[in-house]
Amino acid sequence: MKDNMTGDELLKVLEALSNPYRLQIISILYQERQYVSQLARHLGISRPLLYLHLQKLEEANLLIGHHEISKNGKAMKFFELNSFEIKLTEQIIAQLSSSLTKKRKGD
Amino acid sequence: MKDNMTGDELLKVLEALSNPYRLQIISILYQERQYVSQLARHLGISRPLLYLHLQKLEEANLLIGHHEISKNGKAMKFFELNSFEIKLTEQIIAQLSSSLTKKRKGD
DNA sequence: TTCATATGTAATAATTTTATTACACGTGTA
DNA sequence: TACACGTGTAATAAAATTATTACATATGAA
Repeated sequence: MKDNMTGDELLKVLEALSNPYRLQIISILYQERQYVSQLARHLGISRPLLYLHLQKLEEANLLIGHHEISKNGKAMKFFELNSFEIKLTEQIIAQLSSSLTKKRKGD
Repeated sequence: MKDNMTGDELLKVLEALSNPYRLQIISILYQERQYVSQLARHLGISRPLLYLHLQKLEEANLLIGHHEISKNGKAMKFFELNSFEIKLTEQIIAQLSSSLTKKRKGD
């Protein structure tokens, strides 16, 4: 993960990570890439809900999905993790928060 | 910040940090401690709303508040930052997610 | 006494996030 | 053809988070 992030990007990542299912998704995909239905069964949630969570993680650039055609001709959507390393300290947050554009009175 | 966190504790911190006002609060308190009304003016938000945000940050152990009596006799509640350093990688999340107790079907 | 400035919280409203239900479509196999 | 198993999404409901309004209390200074 890039080291010079904006405040908005950091916030997006933090939002993406602030949900137990999404942490679990990362944990599962850390072990092996999976396709959507498989992952939904694994987590015990519906596909529509899983899509929502995957979308947030993907938008934060924490994972990436792509289609593949299986041997038996089925279209499968696989997701896999992007590698990342983010350090959170009060100082880093103080620096990045100057580039936050969201939800401020004056905007 | 302690280095051996549980999944639930990590999640609490991530939830606390996933809001632009709360990142701003950290940024302001990184520069100097402030009392509640002062901080509210600084952010341009109401005290009740600020209390809500402060509470989430305090529950995640990112800051701490205490009362002081000013020279002119007013009771002031000051908040100051706790120092923290949290590293987020896919591996760390994978490890901690096993100790997540929230929102899982079987609970 | 009245004003300005603190703290604190209860009740409610608005908004966003999370979750469910019900579809549509496609392919290989029995 | 019917079934099992994939993808994808629209519409809606439920729940949680965020925000506002309206109070109550206290102190010092004008």
